Amino acid sequence: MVTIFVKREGMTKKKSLLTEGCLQYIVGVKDVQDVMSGKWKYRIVAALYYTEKMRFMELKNHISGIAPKVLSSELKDLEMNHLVKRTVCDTKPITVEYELTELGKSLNGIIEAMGVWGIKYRKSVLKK
Amino acid sequence: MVTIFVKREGMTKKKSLLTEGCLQYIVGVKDVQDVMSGKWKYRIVAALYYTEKMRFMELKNHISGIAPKVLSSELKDLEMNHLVKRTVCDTKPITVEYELTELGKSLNGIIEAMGVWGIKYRKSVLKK
DNA sequence: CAGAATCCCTGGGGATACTG
DNA sequence: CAGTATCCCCAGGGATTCTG
Repeated sequence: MVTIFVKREGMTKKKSLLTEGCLQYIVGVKDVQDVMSGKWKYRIVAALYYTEKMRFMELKNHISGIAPKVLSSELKDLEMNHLVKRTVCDTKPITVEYELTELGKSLNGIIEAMGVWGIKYRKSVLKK
Repeated sequence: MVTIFVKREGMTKKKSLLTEGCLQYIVGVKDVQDVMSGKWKYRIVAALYYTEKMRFMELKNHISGIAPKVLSSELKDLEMNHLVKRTVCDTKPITVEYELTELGKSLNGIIEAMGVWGIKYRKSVLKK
């Protein structure tokens, strides 16, 4: 933890700061929170991670409870941030496939960390 | 069967936890999302992780932008789920110290994973 | 099938002021 | 200092219907 001085409202004040490393992490964490915002994105990414590739309806059926509007919107976000790739197949009635990009797949580390912690958390809370 | 506390539908509810077979992992992710819900909890936990112990105002000044009401509420959630320990010190004007429990500290793995990914993500997106 | 269009609603937060 | 108490607002989602 460090202290720096900031000028604000005409006077110089002390301000404590967390260390560089910590700050970087916090920015990174914030990015993840932004990119994975909302209620469904982790489940979408996890579903795609385990199935490689899915169509809109498959995805919708896989993620119980999600409304089409919401799924569509979440997928757009993910696509916009290069985590998901969308492919339109030129079939009779059109078909669209969604899959993770390499970047999207790399989220696995986070998801795994969360999964592992969650399991330990349950056990820990169980003891009380 | 255990219970944790989740904010959902506007009120804090008990949530039952059951041990399951293979989807534990996804369930774990959901638990983390529940327990770390909202806009500020990761930053609070990160701040406490790097400073060991802080008083309410210190914490508030460290986390720029957070309103006291919100900080208070977030801390209550964290305390309720055994991630943060609150200690009232019997000083002249009372003083309260917040620190992570062992369980809270164990979140470090997740935070680090997110931090690392976030940093890589920036670099990756920057190239495009 | 893959979404877009609508309508609606609530609850998470922000800002500010107050209290023991 | 360490929080409550109020008031307010809007964007994230839900449910449903429509379209190319």
